[in-house]
Amino acid sequence: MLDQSNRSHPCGNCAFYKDSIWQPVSSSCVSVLSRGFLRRDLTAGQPLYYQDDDNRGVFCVSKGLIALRTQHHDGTSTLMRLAYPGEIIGFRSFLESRPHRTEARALVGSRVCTVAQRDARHVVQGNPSVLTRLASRCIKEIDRNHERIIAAATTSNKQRLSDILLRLMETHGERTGQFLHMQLPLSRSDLADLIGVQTETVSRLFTRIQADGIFRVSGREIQMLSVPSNKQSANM
Amino acid sequence: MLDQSNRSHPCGNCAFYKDSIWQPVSSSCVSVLSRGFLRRDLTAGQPLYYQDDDNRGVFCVSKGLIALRTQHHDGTSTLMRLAYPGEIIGFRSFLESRPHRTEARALVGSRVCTVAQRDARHVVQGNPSVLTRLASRCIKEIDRNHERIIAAATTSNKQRLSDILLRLMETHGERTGQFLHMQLPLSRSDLADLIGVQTETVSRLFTRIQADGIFRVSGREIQMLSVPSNKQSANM
DNA sequence: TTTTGTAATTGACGATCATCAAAATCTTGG
DNA sequence: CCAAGATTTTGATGATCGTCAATTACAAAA
Repeated sequence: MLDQSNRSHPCGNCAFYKDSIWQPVSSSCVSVLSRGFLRRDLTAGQPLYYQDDDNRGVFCVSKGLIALRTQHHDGTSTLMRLAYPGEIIGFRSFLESRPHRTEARALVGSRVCTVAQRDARHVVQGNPSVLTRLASRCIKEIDRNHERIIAAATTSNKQRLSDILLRLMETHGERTGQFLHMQLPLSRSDLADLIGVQTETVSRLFTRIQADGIFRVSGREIQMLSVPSNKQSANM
Repeated sequence: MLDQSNRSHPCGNCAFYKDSIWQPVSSSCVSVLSRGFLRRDLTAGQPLYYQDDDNRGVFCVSKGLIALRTQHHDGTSTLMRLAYPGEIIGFRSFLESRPHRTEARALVGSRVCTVAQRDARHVVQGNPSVLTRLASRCIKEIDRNHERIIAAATTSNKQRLSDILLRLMETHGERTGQFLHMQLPLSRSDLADLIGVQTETVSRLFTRIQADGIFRVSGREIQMLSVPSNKQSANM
């Protein structure tokens, strides 16, 4: 079997060993997976694949943060998804054998794992359970999108921006006394694309969020009053 | 094999015969499918299943229009999806073996087809290709959601409402001279849930849409100037 | 360090939307 | 038919957002 221990796996926190889409597979396929296994480290800003690219691999985010973005005909673009460690990306392209519909780009130093496309297909052929787990990941993606649609329809832009900051703090924040702080991995423009407003509006939302006293914003440096095990979000 | 001819199939336009998730299956499974096959006719307003229900079947919309709605804790709800003929619903519940997360309700007289859950599972077990096609439907759902997210971020509420009317006219409109007309199958409240605004705003949007001269709105009676093979949408 | 280009903020103003209230319209049961 | 309830529309007002323009802050290169 593939290495199941956390420490010794070359990939770290990754769907190739934990909550894996590949495990368990028939033993005859383990060598195929091992042979096709690829690891890639990305620096902040580096692309993993571009829109309309044809490398139909399933990637798993091992570390860092990957942004999935679609460009529109009019030159604008929408940030469709932030992929956190443990999540897989590129499965649409793999399952449908079509070019990527989004561009994937690391927002911070990141690591992704993948299996060569030919080997991945071979394993899926012989292991229907892998397909079941891939479908399960699709459902997760549907759930994420549903939450986003509901949030867009029911909560204010200010609240949604706060929620994004909160989520990022959970994964990227560093504690200093009673504060959490981080370098915001997203530009104002990225945030605007994410919640569906203009960049100027994001600036003004930051001003208003700051006025509530929980966040302190200065450029990309964000501080948050850390009140563990307590709801941060209130009436916004 | 299952009946592949359009006319004689009990289900009409339906994923059980055309672009089917079940076809082709091994011949041994055909009798299972035939045995478990169910058809159900719904009157306007009639529910197919409720949120948190546990009937984990995959339904295919054969005729009509089904609304999928999730209720929130605060009593509000969001219309997550309009399911048109040929589309399948309930696959999330089926694939994940979990209760439905949305309520399904017919908006007009409708027909749905399904296969008894036990029989469906049996067929999926023995036919990985069915699972592949189910995954493909998941991807379609993801694509629909992505389009909705993009539309919410890039186009105006007025434009989105117009697009919804246009789509409904395509499937429910009846031609009279150079006009298409229909009974709008959605309430103002439904439309508001769909585009993420208040019902009063929908009323005012109708006023503004009407002013553009393409639509005529009177309660639920909608008329549209039919200009075939021409883009209706302009700068909104 | 200075320069230079990009990112972010601020200001002003018009457009759009939410909210609350009231009126009008439609629907349904008697 | 009428009456009662639900749906839809309209009005008024404050909040929020988009847009255009100008300014400030930041970062990379000379």
